[in-house]
Amino acid sequence: MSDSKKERLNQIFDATLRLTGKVGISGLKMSAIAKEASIATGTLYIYFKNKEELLNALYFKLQKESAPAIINEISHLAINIQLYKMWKIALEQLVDNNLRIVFMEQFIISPYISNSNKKIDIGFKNYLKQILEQGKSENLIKDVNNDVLISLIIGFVRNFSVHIVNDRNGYLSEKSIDESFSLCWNAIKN
Amino acid sequence: MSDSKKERLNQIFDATLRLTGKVGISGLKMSAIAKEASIATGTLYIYFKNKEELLNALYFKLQKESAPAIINEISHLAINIQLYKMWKIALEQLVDNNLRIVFMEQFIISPYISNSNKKIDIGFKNYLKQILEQGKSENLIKDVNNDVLISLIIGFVRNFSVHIVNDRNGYLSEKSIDESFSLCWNAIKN
DNA sequence: CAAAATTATGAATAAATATTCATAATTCTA
DNA sequence: TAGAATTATGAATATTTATTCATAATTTTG
Repeated sequence: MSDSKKERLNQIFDATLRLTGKVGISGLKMSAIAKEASIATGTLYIYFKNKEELLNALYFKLQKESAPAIINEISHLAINIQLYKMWKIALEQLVDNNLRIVFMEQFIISPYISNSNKKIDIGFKNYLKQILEQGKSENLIKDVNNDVLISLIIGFVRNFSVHIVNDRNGYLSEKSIDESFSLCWNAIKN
Repeated sequence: MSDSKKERLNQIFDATLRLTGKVGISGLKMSAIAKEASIATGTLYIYFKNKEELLNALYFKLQKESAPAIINEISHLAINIQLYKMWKIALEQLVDNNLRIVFMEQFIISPYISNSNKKIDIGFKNYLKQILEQGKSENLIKDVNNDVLISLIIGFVRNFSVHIVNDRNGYLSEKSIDESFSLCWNAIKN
């Protein structure tokens, strides 16, 4: 794909994300997306067959990009350090990509989602489960049902990221990261 | 309001919630709501001026009903008991009313929401804050920023309820309630 | 540089969906 | 129980929004 085409696609995708943040998926109009992207409505149809394809392409791209990148490089570290690094990265990503999360959560139960996009991302959870198992075997982590531990970790980090975005204007301090992780670690450590 | 009218309204609201669970707010069509409620499309317009009013009325009702009812009766109990009771009730309500949560979350950033409905429910958070403050003053709760504690509690309970609904078919055992609360309490207690 | 190919435009058209309304059924009232 | 009032119906109409397409601008090719 040419660079100019990539750029144009990003322009469209960014506009769609911004709009979703304002009016949700139910408020997305092709004309509004075009306007937000500063192009003509017809131009959208050069890049996508229709609205459904546009939204699915965006969702597919976001899902691809949301895979945790660092995982391999940290697996030799102590469990609590691994978890801290993950916590930090997850929190930063969630804060930075708030609009992406909003879009994905709404898209999943919209009428636009295609079957091929329905297989929900389970990768991150699986990875967490793996770390938790290791931690349990080393007696570092409470012997509690993984589902409960995972709910605490993911629920907390997500909710905290929303709080940072909405009530702290997106500003995430090191102190906040450390304070929240410390609470999380205290909850699950043995 | 007559009983038959109330009943009809509930019929419409229930249908709307069920549909939202299937196709999201973006997929809500007046004709589909009517069909789901087993009435004619035109009948909807006897009860509501238009779609926007219908959705706002539903949101308003849900928000009113989501206020925690037990609050007054437990304020004399020990902090951890108060929190346990709240945890249990919140979890049960979230599991039972999963569709309501989905609707409310989507509605908040839809183009339908009216200004008067925009003042988001902050009641529950305020109540939690109050308990936490009391707990801190009694040295029972960690001296950590309230926002962080609240994120943990609310994020955890919400995420866990979603897990129960999606992966455990909505079955919430006493054991799950106790296990999850125990984790939560361990995280925040001093 | 000229012709061909690609990309862009936005008004015109098609399609989807909200809303109305003439008519019918049902429920009140006296 | 007859007539008035209310509630229900769904096809017809209005409105909104997606999509197309004739035309123009831009970029590529040779």
